[in-house]
Amino acid sequence: MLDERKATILRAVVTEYIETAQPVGSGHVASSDEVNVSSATVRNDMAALEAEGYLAQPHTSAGRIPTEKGYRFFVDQLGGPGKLGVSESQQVRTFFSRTHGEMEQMLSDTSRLLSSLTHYAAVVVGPQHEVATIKSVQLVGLSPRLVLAVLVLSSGAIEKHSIELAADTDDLIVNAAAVRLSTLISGQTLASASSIDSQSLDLGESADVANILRAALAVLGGEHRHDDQVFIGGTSDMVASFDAVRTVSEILRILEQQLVVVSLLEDVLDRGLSVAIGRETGNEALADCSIVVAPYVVDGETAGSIGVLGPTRMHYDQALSAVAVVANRLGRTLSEG
Amino acid sequence: MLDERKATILRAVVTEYIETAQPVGSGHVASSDEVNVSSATVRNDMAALEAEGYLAQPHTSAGRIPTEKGYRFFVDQLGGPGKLGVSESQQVRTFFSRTHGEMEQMLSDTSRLLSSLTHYAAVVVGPQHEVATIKSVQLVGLSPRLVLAVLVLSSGAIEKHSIELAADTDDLIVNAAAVRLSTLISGQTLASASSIDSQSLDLGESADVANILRAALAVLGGEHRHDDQVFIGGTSDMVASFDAVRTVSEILRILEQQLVVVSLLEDVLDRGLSVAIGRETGNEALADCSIVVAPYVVDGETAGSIGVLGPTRMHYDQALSAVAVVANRLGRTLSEG
DNA sequence: TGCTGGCACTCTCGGGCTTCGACTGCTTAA
DNA sequence: TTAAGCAGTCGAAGCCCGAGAGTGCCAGCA
Repeated sequence: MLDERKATILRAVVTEYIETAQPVGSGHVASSDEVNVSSATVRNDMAALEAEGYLAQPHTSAGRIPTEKGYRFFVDQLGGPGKLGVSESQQVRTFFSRTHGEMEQMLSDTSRLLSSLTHYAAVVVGPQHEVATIKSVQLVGLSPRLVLAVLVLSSGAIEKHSIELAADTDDLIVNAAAVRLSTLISGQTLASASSIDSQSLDLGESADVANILRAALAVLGGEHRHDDQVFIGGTSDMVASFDAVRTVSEILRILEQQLVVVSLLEDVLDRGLSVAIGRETGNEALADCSIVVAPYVVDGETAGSIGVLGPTRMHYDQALSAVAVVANRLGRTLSEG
Repeated sequence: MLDERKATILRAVVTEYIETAQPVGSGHVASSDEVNVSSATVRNDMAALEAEGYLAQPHTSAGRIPTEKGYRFFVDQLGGPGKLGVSESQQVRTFFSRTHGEMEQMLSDTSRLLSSLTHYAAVVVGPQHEVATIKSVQLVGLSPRLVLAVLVLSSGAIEKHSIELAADTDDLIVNAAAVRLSTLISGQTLASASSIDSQSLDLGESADVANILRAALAVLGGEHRHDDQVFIGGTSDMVASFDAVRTVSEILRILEQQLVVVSLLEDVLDRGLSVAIGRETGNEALADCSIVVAPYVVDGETAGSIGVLGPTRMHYDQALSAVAVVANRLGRTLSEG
């Protein structure tokens, strides 16, 4: 759709603008190494690119800046292979060779790694618990009417739910319920555990035990969607890419709402994209932002996603490769466990 | 040290500057209700206040702005009682009447509450685990060489530590170790549990069990300082108080380092302060910020602290009362559990 | 002695003006 | 189709100037 020279000019404009944040004029483009025509020719082509919606002019007699369509074409058609620099890939390697242990810590550190690689805000969404099976379940009485249910999942994640009882309950009863619950749901997934029909288990139980079991199963059925783990790092880096405090404040407001962030990422992935540019993010407050996302795969299953959030004038190639590499390594590291 | 009129003038300057962020001139002060002298007199006093270090002039023929010393005097000597508005205290009441359940969720919500009350960033540091006793301990084998130790504390908090074993270990061994560990440390505090001499328990154990126990105790002794829970909310609100993106970025960088934030708060409390102004925070990057802190008390013991971080031109009275009220209510709510 | 009014002075801020320079679009010629 | 030239446009930067806000100081008055 775009002849080769126009594409080259578009690429030159986009890369230059990403670098400098200044509108790019025809002279700059003409003096670039990749373009061997005069500035007048460039002007003609840039006018055409503007007419077709790839570029825009802040005002007459200023250079051009890319539109969302321009960035989109750049990302889809012009994006280089985008390899990580040596020091960056070294950083990734040493990170993943050293990391181990607690998952939360690892995911949190991963968000730091990703933001330090890209200098944008990094979002790491922890694995869904849906595929993990229940390794162990325990009920601990904290006070006569308060019981804490602690589940250990095969992924190493822990869920805890507090259960408030209607009547004071003895520890012995709680323990009996714990044993029964353990045989009921160990080895199952959270989803199948919570779908157990609590009516069917009254037989043979004392009323107290049955009450606890019902309460525990009910609480499992609750929104386990809700406790998605999200780790966000590098907001301070990202902020430096903007110049209006107002914008920054709005973006931070989005990032504070973890649910919104998660659905933002998933929304992008659901649309089959790995990059959402400006309004493509689906959020008006992020009109000046782009998102680069990738899912990561643990044991053959898509487990979660990671992404970076930066300005529309983002170093897309670097961000894309950083996200891809980190997603890959993260998935492999988590699979080993 | 400051006569009454000077104090009144200082108060007028500080309140006006907090409100408008503009240097305050003698005319403004003289026309205020609280001051009944002419602007010339005010000028003389303001010059004196400047000589004594309470005020500063951005440039000749501009009004005065408070120095840190000025804010300090204002906070120490001139601070009004600072009651919460009706809608704010209503908000606090309904929040604490509705809140219950998971501690993490509650603390996180508390940070949101506090930031929405003050429009500054709110920091909530979760209870130290030092006083809590161990309610239950469990070892779960995730893979042949990886065991997860899950502790439930009397506070309802959960600690997990992964333990990597040198050799493949059977679940039976793990369970035996779990039973042994449970009798060893249940009812103790984390501190006393981790100080158990692992040498003394070899007798009577199989070598495998002893190995696991040693590893588990070692891991408990690790930095349980490290997993302080910190919840930070309302950064987007706070950001709006500043006008340079550069400053914002530096402040965010501080807030991203949770350990720094915790020690910042504790440092202020250790110095016996409830407010740290500008450089008093001990952090150069926070030269334009102030911190208001209060500890909260659970079951008669100081458990943790909450605070807000805002610009030096902060509404100190509102912030102080909001922090005090929320700390109080939070302590009471946690004590009930 | 302390307060006040008056006065001269200083310095920032904003508007208006001009210049400069970086662009563009168009026209024309090869 | 490309290049070169040229006129035109518009923002940015510099400058001047007046307005306004605010100060410091002095002299007089209670």
